[in-house]
Amino acid sequence: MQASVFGSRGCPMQWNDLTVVLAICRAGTLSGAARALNLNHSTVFRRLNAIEEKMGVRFFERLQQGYVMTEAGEAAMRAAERIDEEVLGLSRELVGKDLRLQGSIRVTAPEGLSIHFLGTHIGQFCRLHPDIHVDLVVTSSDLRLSRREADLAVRVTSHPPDTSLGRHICRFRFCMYASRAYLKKNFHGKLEDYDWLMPDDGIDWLPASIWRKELRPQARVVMSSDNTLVLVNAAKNDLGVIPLPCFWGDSEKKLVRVIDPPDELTLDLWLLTHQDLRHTARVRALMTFLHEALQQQKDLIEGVPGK
Amino acid sequence: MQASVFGSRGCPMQWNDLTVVLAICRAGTLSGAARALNLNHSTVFRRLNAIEEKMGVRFFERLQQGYVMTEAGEAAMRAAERIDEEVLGLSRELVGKDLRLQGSIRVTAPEGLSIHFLGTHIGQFCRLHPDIHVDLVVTSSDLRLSRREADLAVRVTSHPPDTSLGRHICRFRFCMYASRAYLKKNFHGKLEDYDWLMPDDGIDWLPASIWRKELRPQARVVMSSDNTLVLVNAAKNDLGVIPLPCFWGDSEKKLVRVIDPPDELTLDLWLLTHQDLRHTARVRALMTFLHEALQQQKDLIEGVPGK
DNA sequence: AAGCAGGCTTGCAAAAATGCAAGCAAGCGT
DNA sequence: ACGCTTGCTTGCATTTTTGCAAGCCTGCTT
Repeated sequence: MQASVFGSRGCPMQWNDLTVVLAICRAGTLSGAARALNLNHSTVFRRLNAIEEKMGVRFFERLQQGYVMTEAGEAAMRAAERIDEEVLGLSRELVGKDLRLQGSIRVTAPEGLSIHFLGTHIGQFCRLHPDIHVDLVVTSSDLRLSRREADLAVRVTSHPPDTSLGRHICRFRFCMYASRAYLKKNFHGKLEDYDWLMPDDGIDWLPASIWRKELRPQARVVMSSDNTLVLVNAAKNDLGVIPLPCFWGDSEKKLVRVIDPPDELTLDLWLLTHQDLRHTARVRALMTFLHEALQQQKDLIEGVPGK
Repeated sequence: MQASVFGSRGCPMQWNDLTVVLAICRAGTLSGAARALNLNHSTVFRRLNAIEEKMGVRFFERLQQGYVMTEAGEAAMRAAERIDEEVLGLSRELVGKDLRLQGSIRVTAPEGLSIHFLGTHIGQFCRLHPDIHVDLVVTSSDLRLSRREADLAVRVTSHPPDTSLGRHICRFRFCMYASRAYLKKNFHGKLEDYDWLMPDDGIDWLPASIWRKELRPQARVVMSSDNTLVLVNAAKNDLGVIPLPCFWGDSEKKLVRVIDPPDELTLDLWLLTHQDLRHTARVRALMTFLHEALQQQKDLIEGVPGK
């Protein structure tokens, strides 16, 4: 015999409610949370209000500066983050055991490598494996493999993260490039006396960014951009000197090296995945494919003369 | 620049999906899971298939004996149980800090106490606090306070769980009762020679259940039921001897004690809640109210003569 | 063998959730 | 002051989810 007196209002917490609360905690705005969740912001607005109504708890104060967590909101965020870790761990575990050559893979790579090599190679791979879908995210930021923001990363670094499983491809060299006409008209004894076409911080050339910061007080930067193609065209039009990876600069017929590639601007090219995904058939297959394809570009990427 | 090659199929795991998988793991059938989740079974059927399709993972084999977990299903269950604990902990934390005299409370109590006292007392409490909703679950099984199956429990026991916060009300005594006519016509020297009206295992008289099991080989049980009122009416109609709590037996005009209340059938009456809810205003208010109300019935519950 | 109970799968209607679009408010830049 | 951008709240149409009901299957009891 089960009786109810004056109805029953207590109902179990919906686990999905916590993803909404967590997204708002992280973003601080409804719109930001909506973008993170890939939902319409009116949906987030309604769901938050429904959640707070249902649970009789106020997770956020609505202030001028945005949605500010209450104490309850902070407690919910802590719990939700632990749950997030659990769910991600399970996700990796499930995908990590998948022996089928089907499903989706998310790949992250820098701009230059994506433009020159990866677009083509991934297209070829997908033609070989029609049941595999590859999402190529071109970005300079390091998407986290642990959070499954990416399943496979092409990285330019000398120190791959310990938690990753990596395959080294080759050395990765940078040099300074300019047009012959610019060099003929503007010969200087010192590098920092040239007109420099420098990437914004958003660009993923770590050594070039460091170099720019060290020379900034003396170097004359005539142009900055977050788009490397813009800078390359400026260099081709005799506007100055641009730092580029060798595979890119050496491929441009209108640009020549200003100096030999300096050793201190040399890094390494790696393929990385998460340890948990090392047995996932589709990740292994793509990793092997890309490793072979990129090694065939080894001389170009390493800036070996004659290429 | 964010690019997609051949579309994107990977989407984040819905946390609620895991509650469905967990419920099926625990129940072993779709119908059982549906009952646990308070959903229609066709909904569970469709959601499981949608989940498996979306994630490309098989959590269950469909066998004759029901839905049997795969390896992936077991991994999901382990993760889901850890998440369940997190969510329950958060739930208790949120409710535990609620200082308002509104919201819902779930109370669990045995049948006899519910019929004689709690229905009336809870009604009075709710009239005092119109914003509080009380759900009275009448059951002999020990609903778990930790799982928020109940927020407040009225328990007959000598050993309350250590994890609870308890308030002792009084002693709780049992005795044997029969009609005068039955005793006049059926006087025996030994208790086990009477005709016994015994509760099923489903009834919540722990000492009476123990006593029945110890005497079963010798005692003649002429009637069993999972409904105590049925047994009481049989006793009133001169059919035999029935073990009852004193407050119940002494309240029946047609029944008298067969013997004095034996000390070995004496337990204690407690009010219990979870440690985490000790500051919850509505739980504290109801606990105080019921404690006072039940203490006014102290002599009756303890079987003090004259009552 | 027939009937019953429990569990499942499927079609359709109803309910709930979501996206689209409009409007409002606040802050910033010209 | 005006225009633009960002973020919010709200109404309505559309989409998705859920419950109801029917039908099928299996195992158990009489």
